[in-house]
Amino acid sequence: MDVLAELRTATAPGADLALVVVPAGLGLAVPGRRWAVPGDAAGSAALLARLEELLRPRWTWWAAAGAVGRLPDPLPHLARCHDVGAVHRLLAGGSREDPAACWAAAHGLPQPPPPARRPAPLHGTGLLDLDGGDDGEPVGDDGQLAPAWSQGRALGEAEPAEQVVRAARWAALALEVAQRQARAVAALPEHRRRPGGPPLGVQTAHAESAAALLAVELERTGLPLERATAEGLLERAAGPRPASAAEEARLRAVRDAPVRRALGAGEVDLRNPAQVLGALRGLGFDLPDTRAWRLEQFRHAHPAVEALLSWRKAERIATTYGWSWLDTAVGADGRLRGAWSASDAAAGRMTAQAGLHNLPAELRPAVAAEPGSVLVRADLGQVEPRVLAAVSADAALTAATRDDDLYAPVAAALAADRPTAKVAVLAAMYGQTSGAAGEALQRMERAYPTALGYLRAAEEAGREGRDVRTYGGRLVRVGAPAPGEVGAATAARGRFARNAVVQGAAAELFKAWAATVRAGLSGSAGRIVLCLHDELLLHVPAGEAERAAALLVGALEQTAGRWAAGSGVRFVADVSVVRRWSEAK
DNA sequence: CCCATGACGAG
DNA sequence: AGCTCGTCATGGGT
Repeated sequence: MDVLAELRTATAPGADLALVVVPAGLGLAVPGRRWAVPGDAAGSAALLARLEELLRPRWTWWAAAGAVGRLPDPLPHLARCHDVGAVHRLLAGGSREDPAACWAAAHGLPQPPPPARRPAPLHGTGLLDLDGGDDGEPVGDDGQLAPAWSQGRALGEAEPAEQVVRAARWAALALEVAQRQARAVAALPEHRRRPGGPPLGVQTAHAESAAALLAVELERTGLPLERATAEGLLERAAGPRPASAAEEARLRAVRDAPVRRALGAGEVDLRNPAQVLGALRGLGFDLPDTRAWRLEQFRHAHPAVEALLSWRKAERIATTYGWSWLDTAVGADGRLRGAWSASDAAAGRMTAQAGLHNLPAELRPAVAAEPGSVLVRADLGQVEPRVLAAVSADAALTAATRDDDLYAPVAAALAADRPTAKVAVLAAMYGQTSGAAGEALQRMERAYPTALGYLRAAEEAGREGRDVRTYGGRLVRVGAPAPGEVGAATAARGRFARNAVVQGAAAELFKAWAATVRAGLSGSAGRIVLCLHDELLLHVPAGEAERAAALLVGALEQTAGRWAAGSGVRFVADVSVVRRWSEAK
């Protein structure tokens, strides 16, 4: 094929190669050249696989979902990428990742208005001059991207031949932004001198990009779940599957009745917290709210409390993780699928919908490997305090990371027991001020002044409304104080920033680890099927279990060695090979 | 119909 | 009782 031959002479292996996929084919771009390649989805996927094999490029796209989301299964394994949207969010913070925002930031222009959540009604048919009368040019007189392009209409509404030509042009623009971003991440401040390897900001940009691609793959792959097992667990927790809406209402009334009686208020709506609060007051409980942790201490004081708490638990399963959840979120192939985001708006953790991140423990036995496969699970041990040691360069806390159980040396340093040490460490990272943590925090200050100083500096920035940057370079926007803001809001911003520098850095390490594991699985049938903040779950052929377990450990060693280079901080992972998720540890 | 609130599942 | 997320039900405002 012509394009292949031309690309081989036009670009070196490993170089940036911009990609835009449209229904009519794809657009490719390298500096100074671009190609429009007509073809169907299968042809486009085949070409990508071939290019990957020949060139191993750094695929560059506006967003992974838009670039490969339309390609048919199975997606070819693409090893390396630069995701303009993901890198923009790293550099600029916030949650915008639309092309117009990325373009403006890369060119030092003011942020354009966010795209309408619902596309504006179309007054014409396929016209490109709906917004501001542009003439089909992607860049307007003001230097901003034309809305018709940034919102996809310029590509989506063009005739096939024109569509691929525009795709190539669109790819060239992504490449230009990516190159500006690459300079920006290389110039991010390093927290301290780091021996060897690419700058940390560059590492983070690559890991964030890989995570964005992984998010697309996770969404396709899904989490293997045994429907029959899930149905059994659901039946036990929330009752039998209702045959109709009327039946559902009847079962609900049956569940409610004894709790209402116990509360001594036949009319109370259990789903209305204000009414529940009133009923509890009638029983002599004077409470500010009816949250479970608050009610817990009265569990044995009155049978109604116990009844309410267990009702709530069943109600949670029945509503959020009930039969309708099973029907909508679990496919005919027994895979639980939900949308994934590679980074949340706060500190950059991965998020997932459809219960993937908050599946109740009772339902987890249903998550099981398919016949012939196993689940290989790994979770990072005490990752946040270890991350704190690395990012703050606290020598004493770094020494504590050499222990498998970090809290043991911390307890020794604080002259406290292990539970107290754990509370003190968590309180420091979350900004807790009250309760039993107070005294222990004082000792933390003395034992780990550098780490605590790092946290205090972040908190101070947050209180003043100054943005903070994580160790890996992510800008965390704090937001200016509102005029006349009350002290509680200021304190909340301080706690947010204090926690964000730890939680955010941990998310960066986690994503870099996940990216390394993903790379190590290329060529295997094994897949990452779940990312859960500090935990990776792989689904692999049974014969590859040992290899996968070794990969998880080796990838952590390799990743941490780059990420925390020279810090001396040790990271640990607990790995187990199981049939069911619930069997791990 | 959108949004804030309370509540709770997970890390 | 300090951080983050997603989801559901309710009730008040359009």
